[in-house]
Amino acid sequence: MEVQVKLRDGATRSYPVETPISAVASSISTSLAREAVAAKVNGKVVDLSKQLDGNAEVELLTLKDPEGVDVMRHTCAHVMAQAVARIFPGTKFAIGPVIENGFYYDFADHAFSPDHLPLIEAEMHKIIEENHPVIREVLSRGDALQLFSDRKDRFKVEIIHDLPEFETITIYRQGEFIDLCKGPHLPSTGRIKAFKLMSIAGAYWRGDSNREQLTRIYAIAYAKSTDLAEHLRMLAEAKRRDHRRLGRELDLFMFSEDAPGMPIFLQNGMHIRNELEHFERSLQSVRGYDEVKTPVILNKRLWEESGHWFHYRENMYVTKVDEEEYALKPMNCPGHMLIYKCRPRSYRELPIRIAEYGHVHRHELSGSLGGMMRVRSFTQDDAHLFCRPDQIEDELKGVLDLIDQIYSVFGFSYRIELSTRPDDSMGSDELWQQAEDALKKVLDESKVEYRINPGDGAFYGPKIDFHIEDAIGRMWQCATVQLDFQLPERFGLEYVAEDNQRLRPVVIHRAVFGSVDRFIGILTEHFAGAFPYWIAPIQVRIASVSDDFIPYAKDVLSDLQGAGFRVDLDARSEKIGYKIREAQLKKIPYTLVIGAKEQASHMVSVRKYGEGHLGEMQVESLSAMLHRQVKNKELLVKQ
RNA sequence: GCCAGCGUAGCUCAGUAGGUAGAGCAACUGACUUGUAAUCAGUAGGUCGCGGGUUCGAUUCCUGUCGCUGGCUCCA
Repeated sequence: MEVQVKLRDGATRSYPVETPISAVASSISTSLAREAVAAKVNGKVVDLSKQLDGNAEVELLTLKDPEGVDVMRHTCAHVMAQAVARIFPGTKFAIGPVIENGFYYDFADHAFSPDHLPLIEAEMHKIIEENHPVIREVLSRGDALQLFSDRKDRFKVEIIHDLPEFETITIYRQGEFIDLCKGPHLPSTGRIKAFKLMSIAGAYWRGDSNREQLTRIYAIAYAKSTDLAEHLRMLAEAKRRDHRRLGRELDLFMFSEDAPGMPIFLQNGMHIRNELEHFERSLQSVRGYDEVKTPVILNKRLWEESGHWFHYRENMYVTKVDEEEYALKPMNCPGHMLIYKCRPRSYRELPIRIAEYGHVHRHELSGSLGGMMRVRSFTQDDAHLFCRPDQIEDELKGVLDLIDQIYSVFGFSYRIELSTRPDDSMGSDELWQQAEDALKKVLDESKVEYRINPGDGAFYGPKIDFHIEDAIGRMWQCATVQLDFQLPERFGLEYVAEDNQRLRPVVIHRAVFGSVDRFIGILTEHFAGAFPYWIAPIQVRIASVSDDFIPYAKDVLSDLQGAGFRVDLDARSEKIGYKIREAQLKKIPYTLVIGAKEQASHMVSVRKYGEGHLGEMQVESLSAMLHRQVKNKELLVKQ
């Protein structure tokens, strides 16, 4: 019997039934036979040993295909497990899936240390050298259970027990090593190219903190060693840009053991922060926002009313004041509800847009803290828009527009995600549906692309998240827009309509930077500390060539300070080269050199960060140029 | 919170097989008066994260604690 096989180029060939895919590859070309690592049959990735059992579309995969690389990564995970089994007999195996850029494997019953990684890596190279064929075998459930219980592989046994009743159970064998696995895999271990074991970490069995803790080894793996080298280069670049390092070197912010997870802003960081807030304020005021300030500590009653006490309690700092329980606010919403409710509202005043740079505290797990990216205390650029149902769309559009306006200034492109109802949520199905539909409609109408993230919404409503992409391609979730029908309900918010009816407004929560602190961390890494002129903590450094020119340098200093710039003067008795080097290391956008020539001609010699010497300029024309840069929020060329 | 690693001068790091520590840079002082990424010399700076234990003696070994870093959502 013959089966018809449709290939990637559209051609159809026929083969005897039970022909292995590897033979299909050989029949096409010898190079394909040599390079194929797996195949896609009717859209499903399978082993090359898989036999044709009917007409099919077959696409052969090599290490040039992303799916092919993933197959290699998966086999590499098995090789790592095999190496571990050889070096540390008795180690038990949990799971070893492919992840972005590589794979991991979770182990138990052996204490690993980072020193073991080179040993394991060396053994892996040996296994690859030995080039064991990777053989798939189908087992009955009974045989599989027998096999793995004999080996006391408790995790594998649990996995088999949990497999659906009619699932085909397969094991893969390479040399002396066997692993329960659905595959597919490379034809042999010798086909593995570049890999590197990266780190060792704890991980819970099945991600559940109530279950056994395993040791996980992370690795990266690529089809080409140059790709692997590129990945390592990216990691080094990320390290170079690390905001924790730059924050210290540039005196932006600091952390103290006495305030874990709570950033302390230094003078330089504060300049950036003030500029960001000032910029956002100016855009918001044009759009009819007003600013408010609400207390950091509020009575427990309020949190019960808002629902936080039941849905967010474990993240809240609680304290007692005069025998009453209070909590530090983890969010600003309830305070803003109080403001809305402070007097009767007319339909005429809606929408009411109130914004706050609200300092919130959230008790995050101590182990999850990290720099500015994950903290316990931060300031949100929060706002709540109270509107009539018929105003929702316009308000949402305004918010999307504002976000776009702000992000584009930093050169960020972004991706949008719509998150829908989570399991732990409150409110009726109808309200949720209505809210999700409204968000979808606005997104569809504004013709932006977005992805749906099922079940990832807030407990009080669906949300739109914005993920910005930084200069080295990493994504950061920042802005969020959330539609909320619950809080108005819980707080009994009302407005008086035209016909004197009491109606319920809708609340839109939104933040653009998200956490201002974290956004500054992201900006620091995005610009590698070389901030655009308008937010640079020190914008201009004046460097005098020798003591004789200090008086003129001081004149220039006060001129530029008078023009509203952040300028300082380096008048130390140092050589000009030394002063320049220091200004460059501090990534100050402009350095002005002042010596005899400049004093005589009443000019300044201008050097720009990343570009070098620009020539001499009059202070007035320099000042005009700098004003223009502030106005246009120009980016520096080099970071 | 849990697992692993780490914690020595402001920063980057060395060191002690247990005998209370050192370099470079930064800081300070002096000399030099300097032309676009490091002038020279000198001075000062550390309860070796914190507490307890072992020891004649602990920064070093043990233990507890605090903090930092990487992970704990990618399901054979």
